[in-house]
Amino acid sequence: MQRILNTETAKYLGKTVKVAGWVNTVRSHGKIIFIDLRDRSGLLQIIFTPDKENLYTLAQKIRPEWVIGVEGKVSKRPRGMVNPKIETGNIELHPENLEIFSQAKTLPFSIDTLGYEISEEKRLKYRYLDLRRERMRKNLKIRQKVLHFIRDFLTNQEFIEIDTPILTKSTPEGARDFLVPSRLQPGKFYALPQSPQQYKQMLQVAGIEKYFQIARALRDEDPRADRQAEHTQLDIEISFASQKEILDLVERLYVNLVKKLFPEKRVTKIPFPRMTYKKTMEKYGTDKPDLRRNKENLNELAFAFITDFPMFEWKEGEKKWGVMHHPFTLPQTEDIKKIKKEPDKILAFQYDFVLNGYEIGSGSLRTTNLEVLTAVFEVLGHKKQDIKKQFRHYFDAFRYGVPPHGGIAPGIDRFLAKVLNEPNIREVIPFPKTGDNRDLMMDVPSEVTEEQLKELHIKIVKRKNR
RNA sequence: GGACCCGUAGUGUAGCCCGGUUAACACGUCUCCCUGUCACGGAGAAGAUCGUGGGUUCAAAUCCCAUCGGGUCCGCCA
Repeated sequence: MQRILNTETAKYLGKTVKVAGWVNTVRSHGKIIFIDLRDRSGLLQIIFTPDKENLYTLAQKIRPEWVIGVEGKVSKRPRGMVNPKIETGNIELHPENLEIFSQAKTLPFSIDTLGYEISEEKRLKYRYLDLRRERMRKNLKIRQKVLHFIRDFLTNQEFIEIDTPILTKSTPEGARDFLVPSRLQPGKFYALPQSPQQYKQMLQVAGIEKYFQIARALRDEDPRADRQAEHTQLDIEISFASQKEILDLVERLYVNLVKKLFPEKRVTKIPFPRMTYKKTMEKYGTDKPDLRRNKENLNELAFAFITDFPMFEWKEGEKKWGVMHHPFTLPQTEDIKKIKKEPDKILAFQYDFVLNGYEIGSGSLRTTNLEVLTAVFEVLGHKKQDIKKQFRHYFDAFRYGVPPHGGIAPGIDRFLAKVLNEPNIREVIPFPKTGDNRDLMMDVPSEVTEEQLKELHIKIVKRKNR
């Protein structure tokens, strides 16, 4: 007999069906045992009575979280015994056959609560149990719905989803790279992508015109409540698009997304406010203002776009110029002398996407003029010949006909955390890492064997006098 | 790299300031009773060298130092 879901049993009243799942609770009254069976659809009450002696004896052994399968007859509950709290509350299953697939040790923590009270160390170590709790299952479901909506929305507008490499090139500027040693090329390294930025620009040269990807971005920096070593972003790049077209697209996407998947939410202002960086800083003292009218209201979403960021910022610690966004951002001037002489005065076609006081994405139009790109890198302190070597693909590709283009990359995890009112992004990521980038469940990072190191031409040198 | 907060039965907390009986409570677990519960109920039991190491003291969960683990923030995050 084919197994059906708990919530489907209502359709089989009076018939014999087979269900399976985890034991949510056992309520034994001596001569009558109630078991709530949990599967991905919900709960179903199963009743064991002594008139079926073998089944009853077996059922007495059952404990919470055991995995069982039950064949039995679906019947209406007696009058007054209906439980309105569960979907299958007016029916119950009278078993004819019971199969125990596996027993379960007592769980290290309760899973019938929201889970915030359990230490995260425990939750992350036993993430596969933590994910059994209803809140986490709901978060994972909604995450998938959001991703599905985005894919649907963009595909319908002729965007092409393209998966770019995970093994790629280390680049200067920006965050620390995760490096992967090459076995076949001794002494050389791959880097995990901080974003698909360079590939998606190559795709513009390739004539894809409308690209997107639900991409993982990896950065070897210290995590925060809203930052992980790896996070998921909606990476978008469009040819021939103006800044306005890109922001309009993102606005349409999020307005529709919220309407469809979060109907209880109210967006403070549509169209989303668009303000320059300068004005925003003057008015709010931050580049990610919280524009909610009532900050107590958990259902208010205040989106905004902040535009016209400065191209460069002076890094006092390193005594050099850095870029606010990334070096491929288009400056608002093509005057190369000015870029080099007065970098502090140059604005960029760069924009941030802000929600309730959090940056949930940023993007820019990109430089296609190679002289401008070279000048930007020179301001950042790179030598001309190094630039051409490091970014040869840009200098090669852009000579074969490059369209003007730009894009944006809204963060999926931050958006979900905000819209689900979660205190940190780990609550919406299936398998997040700790504050020092470890995975407690898998025990990652971990040591590798001498053989592996040898094959990779790597030698571990112990640091002295720490 | 820096600052701050936390660490006590399986889980969550109290006790810590102001050192002194058998380290308390809730949930969970186990045993027994219970045929309509659904957070079932009732009776009972087991379970903690108070993160670890050292110090002060007649005496340390409690005070001091170090260390380990978790979190938040600053730096960092093109």
